Amino acid sequence: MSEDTLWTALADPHRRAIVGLLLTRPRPVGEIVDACGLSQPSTSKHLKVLREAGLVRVRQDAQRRVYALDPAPIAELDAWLAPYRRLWNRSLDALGRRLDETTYDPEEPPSKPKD
Amino acid sequence: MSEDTLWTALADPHRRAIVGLLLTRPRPVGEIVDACGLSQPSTSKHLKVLREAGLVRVRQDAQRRVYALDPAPIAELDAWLAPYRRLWNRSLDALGRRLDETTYDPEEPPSKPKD
DNA sequence: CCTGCGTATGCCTTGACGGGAATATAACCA
DNA sequence: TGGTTATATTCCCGTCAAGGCATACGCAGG
Repeated sequence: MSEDTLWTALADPHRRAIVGLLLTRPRPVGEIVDACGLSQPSTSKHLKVLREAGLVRVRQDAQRRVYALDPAPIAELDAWLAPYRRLWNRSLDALGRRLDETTYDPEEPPSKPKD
Repeated sequence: MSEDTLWTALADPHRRAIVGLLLTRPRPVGEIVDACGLSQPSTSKHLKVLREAGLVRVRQDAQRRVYALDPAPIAELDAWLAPYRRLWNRSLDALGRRLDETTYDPEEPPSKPKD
């Protein structure tokens, strides 16, 4: 799984919306279609991209296919982000803020990552 | 600055490379051109995208333009990542004992594009 | 079997993106 | 002023991705 595949998968706002949907719970395709307002084929294609990026897995339930989030690739993003996060914390520090630098804990309520 | 602009900017590997270069220190355009092996116009265009995404700032030094990383948008990414990171940490915890790959897509041909 | 439902795939068009070459702009210097 | 360096912008083209439509595939029930 190239890092590029992961970035490309997440570059699309519809796909980020899908990923955000799956953050709540696994969902069958039909539900995702309704939620993101695309046609079913388009949605299926986006799901394929997400699958190939390793971001989602599929479980077959009769005729339905239930997609669930796979959190592993997120770790990759997190690792990529790490050096920048240090820089970011430093500049916040330079601005006189008081932030716990040892553990990132943005106490954001899980607001819907919908774009 | 839409979140989409940020993702689009980072979706390109060359731009991620530029951002990685600037992580070390600010650099003039010529240095970036040499480092990423692109033509000067292409590099300038990538820098423009990064600029419009707020990822870099420019300081003018005589004829040169020195680009520096702006860590602020990274915080945005970090915030987006937060809910997923929590999920990831949870599953790491759950996997601490037994890791079993559940049903994955079995009819996926191994045709992976190169990195 | 055949049929209906849910999902995936192929084909086609359109629009955006990336690259190079040429050119424009800006700053410095003589 | 004119020339040189450093960077930005324009034009053109090839490629690729996204979307819709039609269709094919897989699964369950009669």
